[in-house]
Parts: sequence; C-alpha cells; structure tokens
Amino acid sequence: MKTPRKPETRRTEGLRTHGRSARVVEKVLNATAAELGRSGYAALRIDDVAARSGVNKTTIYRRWPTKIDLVSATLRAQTYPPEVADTGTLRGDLLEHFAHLVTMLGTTTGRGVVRTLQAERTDPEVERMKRELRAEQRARRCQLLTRGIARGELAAGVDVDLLAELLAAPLVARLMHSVEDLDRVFLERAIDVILAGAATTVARAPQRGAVAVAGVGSRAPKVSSKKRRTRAP
Amino acid sequence: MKTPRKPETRRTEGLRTHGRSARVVEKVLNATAAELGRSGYAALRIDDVAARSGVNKTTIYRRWPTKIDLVSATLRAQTYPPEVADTGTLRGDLLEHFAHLVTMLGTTTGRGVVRTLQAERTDPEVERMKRELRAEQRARRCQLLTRGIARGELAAGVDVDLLAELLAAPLVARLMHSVEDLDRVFLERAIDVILAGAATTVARAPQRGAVAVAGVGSRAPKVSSKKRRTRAP
DNA sequence: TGTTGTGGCAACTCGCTGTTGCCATAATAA
DNA sequence: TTATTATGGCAACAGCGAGTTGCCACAACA
Repeated sequence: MKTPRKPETRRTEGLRTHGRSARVVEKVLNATAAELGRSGYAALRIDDVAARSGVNKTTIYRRWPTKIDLVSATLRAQTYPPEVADTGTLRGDLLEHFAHLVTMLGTTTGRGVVRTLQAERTDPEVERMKRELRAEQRARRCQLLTRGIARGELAAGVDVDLLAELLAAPLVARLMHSVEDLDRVFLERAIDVILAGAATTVARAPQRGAVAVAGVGSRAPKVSSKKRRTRAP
Repeated sequence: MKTPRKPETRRTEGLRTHGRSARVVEKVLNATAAELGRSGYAALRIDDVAARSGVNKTTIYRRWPTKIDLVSATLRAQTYPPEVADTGTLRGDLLEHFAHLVTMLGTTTGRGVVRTLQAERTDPEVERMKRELRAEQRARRCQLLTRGIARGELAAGVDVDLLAELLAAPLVARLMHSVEDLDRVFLERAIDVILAGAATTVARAPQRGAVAVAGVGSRAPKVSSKKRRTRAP
C-alpha cells in the first residue's frame, strides 16, 4: 500500500468529458457500487471493479488515484430519494420516509452505500460525506416533524432534533446487524412508541405505572452538532 | 493476503500455560486491544502489535494464525461489566446500565472493542461473537425491564424484547458516529421518551394530538429472532 | 541435567494497491 | 479529411503488509 503522491495530471489543456470518457466513468462507478454491495469496502478490489466494468485498471487509477477516491466518487454519484409526499399524518409521513429508505437500502447500490458507511473510519473525505448524508436525512425527518407540529399532531414545545434522532435510531441500530431484518412492522412499532412517548412527555402526563418522566421539551441542551488529483469526475 | 492453512500445531504433548507463555499471551492481547483502539481493525498491523507488546511477530502468528484470530481472541478476553445493582426504579436501573456501558466504551480497550464491532463483516467467528455480545447485553436489559414489570412500573403486557431494543438503539446509533457524543443527558432523555411511550401505548390512551398509536402490547408479531488452530490461548 | 515446549530472528512468499512507459485510438479543431 | 491531443489499454514493476519457515536459544518441567 504505497502512499500515492499528488502527481501532475496528464492534462495539458482541454479535457474530454463526453463520449467514451463519460461512458467509462459511468461504467466504473456502477461497477464500484455493485462490488461494494457484494464485497464491502475492505474487501473491494480494484481489479474486480476493472473486470466488472470492462475498463482497464490503469484507467481507473488515472481518474481516481486511490481506492478511497473511487469509493468516495461512487458515493457522491448516488442519487438519493426525493422528497417524501405529504400523506396527511405525521405517522404516515414517517412510515413512508423510512419505507422509502429501506427500499433504497435493499438495492445493490444501496447495500454498497450502507457497507461503506459501516466501514471503519477511512479518510476525512469519506467521513465528511457520511456526515453530510446523515445531516440530510435528519433534516428531512425534522421537516416531517415540524409539519406534524403545524398540524397539531405534536406539541409545539417538542424537541424536534431529539425526536428525529430517536426515530432514526432503531433503523440505524438494526442496520449495523443485518439489513435483512429491517421490516416495516418493526419500524412501525418503533415509531409508534416514540411518538407516543413524545406526546406523553411533553404533555407531562405520566400514565399509571410510576415511570418517572423527564421532559422532552426544548429546555434541555440541544443534541445536534454539526485531496487529491482527479482528471475529470 | 495469503490464505493460511490449518497447520499441524507444533505441540506434541504437554503444553505450557504458565510463566513466560502466560505473560506473552497477556502482553499480546493487551497490545492488540490498545492498537485496535488506536487504529481500528482495518488498519491494525501485526508488526505494531509485536512492537508494542515486545513479543516477536512470529510468536504471535504461532499462537493466532491470522489477524482475525488475534482480534477474536482479544475480544473474547475482555471482561464485561458485572450485573447491575438494583437501584429501586426501572429508570435508575437503565440509567446505571447505560452509564456503565458508556464508561466501559470510553476506555482504550473499550474503544478497541467498539471499533472492531463497527468493522465490516469480517469472518463468521467474529460475527458470532458480535451476536453473542449483543444477546448478552440485550438479555441484561430485558432482565431490568422484567424487574420493572414486577415492580408495577411497567404494564405486564409490554413487549420486553421490543422495548429493550428501542432503549439500546439511540446508544448504538450514536456509537456509529462518534463515541464522544455519548453523554448521559442524551441517554437519559432517550430513556424517558421511550419509557413514556411504552407506558402510554400499552395503556391505549393516545394523548391530545391525533397521533395514531398501534399497540406495543404482546398482540403484534414478535420482533425478536433468536434463533483454527490455536496453541493455547 | 536432560528433554521439550516455546520464543526470537531473519529471510522468505504472496496478494493487492498503486506506477510507469509505450502504444492505440477516439474526440476535437483545422 | 487530416492533424492534433486527450484518453484508454497493456504489461511489467515497486512496495507494503499478512502470513511462513528453518534454525537457534532458552525456560519450564521431569
């Protein structure tokens, strides 16, 4: 694993981004996603990507000098699910949101993305992309929750950030173990418990059992926080 | 990455498990845990373990033929927190349980364990250990919940398996991102929301907002599944 | 004090990442 | 169409880290 230098690009003037080149990029990126889904990040072999894409290994290295670069570009090239439609209820929106996500994650490229995200701390660039993806998904959930507040389904004082995180947690946690176990029934039940908890705690009306209940309101501290040469990606 | 065979062990008859050998095993396992915490699984180098432990690389390979074997043995050698004391309330028990866990995970070896568990699908043996660890922790949580039911803090119909999973999920999910962010306040608030949700949903008394609530009781389908050689570790 | 299990040392093999030089050809400009 | 040049294919190579091997030294036991 020789450390690659930042070599002067071959490029001297105009570069070609159409025709053959574009086709090569597409084929390689697709092949990488597929191989990631099959083998995961650690076991990904550039030779396999080359074979699957029908593009020579050298060509791949010329465009993406390291494995990380290639994977990073592949993640970047993924298109993520569009905005979720308004189903009329918060519960419906959330269900749809997560169902959409689960479907995505079930595809070959989806599995590739998951396995890459699972992969150990790799390099700052990939870490940054992970954070971006998480932030994006989280923002989407916050949006749904805010809509729920507007509808009166949730009290205004609810900590949206916390709720968004709690709602996603069961999915994330299961993802770590086995993507296969991610069924809708489970997600539905998880959502129901958490939404009920949110409704109750903010209403400060603990039911029967002597469960001590601290607030979920906005009083407590918030939870949220917040290269190299390539020819022509 | 040559695939190692399962060679005939050097051993012919009696083996030595005391004195020098025992010291070697201890030093190597400690060094491995430390290196795992520092570099993670993927970047772990046997040479580094050898250097840190002061034991020769060859010796390490003789005992643990592959990197996986070494890491696997290291995980196995970890001692996990003892049973949680009874604090008198379910909330207190859970809080203590998770606080204990967080403390553990903060140590060098703890970080090593986490990073190994995070690591991509490695080999069946490590996967098995992951499952075992998870099952063990989950059982502990179920135990606490059952105690809570006995105390009358939770309705008898509650789905203990589901609850245990939901309670652990926020911690697991955060663990994936950054161990540092795992503060007690967060865990406390998460626990409170989920416990409140459990109390409410089982009581079938949806609050104000039109949050539709499916049961958490025992009516819905259950979630749970259950279902080399080494010289002398 | 002999026997043997075990560790140290050094020099291997092997697979995979990443390189390099040369030649072939597709994309562009004239 | 033709000249020009960016880009891809090919093959051989360098480097690193995992895993081996043979030989010798020594510590644990009898």
